[in-house]
Amino acid sequence: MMQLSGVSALERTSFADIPCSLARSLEAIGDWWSPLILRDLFLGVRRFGELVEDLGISRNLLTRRLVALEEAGIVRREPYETRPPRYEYALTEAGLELVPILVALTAWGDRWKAPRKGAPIEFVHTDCGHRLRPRIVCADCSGEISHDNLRPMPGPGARAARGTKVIARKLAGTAGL
Amino acid sequence: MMQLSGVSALERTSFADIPCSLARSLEAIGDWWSPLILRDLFLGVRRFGELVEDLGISRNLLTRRLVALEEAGIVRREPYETRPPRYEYALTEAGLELVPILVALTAWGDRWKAPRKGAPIEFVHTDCGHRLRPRIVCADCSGEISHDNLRPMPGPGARAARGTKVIARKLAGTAGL
DNA sequence: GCCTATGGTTCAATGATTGAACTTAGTTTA
DNA sequence: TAAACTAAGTTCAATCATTGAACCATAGGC
Repeated sequence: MMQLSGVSALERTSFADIPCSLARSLEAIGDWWSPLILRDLFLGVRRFGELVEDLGISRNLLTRRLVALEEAGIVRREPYETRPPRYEYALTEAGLELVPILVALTAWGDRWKAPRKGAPIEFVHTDCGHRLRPRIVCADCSGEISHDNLRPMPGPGARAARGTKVIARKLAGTAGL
Repeated sequence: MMQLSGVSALERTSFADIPCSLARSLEAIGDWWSPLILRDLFLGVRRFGELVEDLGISRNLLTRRLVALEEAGIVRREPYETRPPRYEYALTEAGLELVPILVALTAWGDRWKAPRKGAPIEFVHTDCGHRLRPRIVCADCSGEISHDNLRPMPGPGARAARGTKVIARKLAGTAGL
């Protein structure tokens, strides 16, 4: 049985020590290829060779990304055939919860980076049958969220470290707004 | 007056030729640092030196990212002082529309990559006063969007190219679902 | 004149990405 | 039973990007 070698998925500067959940999310999927890999897994492209063919990603890099995504709990490796032992990749629950975010980013691209010919892929919301136009709203009041109805505040885990040093100062100044 | 040099913000493999709006979004902000730069700009960290201090990013790399983000129409460079000519950076409308998406990604990190101590930064939805829990919903029916009520379909710009070669085949097979 | 502040640029060293060739294991075809 | 085929990786050299430190330029204050 073939084993993934112990490549340690080294990244450039790590964001792991930045006390910010965005930094931690990016630590997991913030690299150049991971979001497209997740898109493909969601769209049904699940085998190593299919991912290489679809994305044109280098095989060794795909191996490293898949290992990293698996270690991050976003992707699961499962056998689809035992006699010639073969594996394919699937999204875990954490990975599936990234799908709406990727879809929202796709909609942003439709709006601001659209090609002349129109969107290449569209989504239908099967609950209502409409072509999907995602909105990001508040779970409490259902109002749309935008840059100007959002106030950042230091949370329980706040501290002044790399990635929040200057922010901590700024938030301290506006916390009582 | 000091000018930004014409660095051409070369990236690794470009996603520009992939017919997918997600790929085009990632072409603009899919690198390692851009999302954190956008977060800082949103949170009020707007000067070159502040960004360097807050993020610990290399100065030359920050220059390149800011140039690329400006060229992508996500960031605007504006003078805040003329006599010693000094500039700061602000989000454009396109950049501001990324904020809810970054917030959603932050919430994902809170849920799946939370530190022991709790979230370092929280957001309050000022329209209702609650601590923000973002939801991604359908604009038509207001129902929540998830991986299992979404059906991908070939759009008007669909074609089989790098990044959609295999997907195009798969979608052709399920288009009539 | 010299020091400081701010916003960059330059450059050498290091680390990541690319692309092609190779390996492994089992299965089918001749 | 050997040769060819398939799928999933591994290995490696060349290239490209990132890092970190030192430098430069402009202007103001002392």
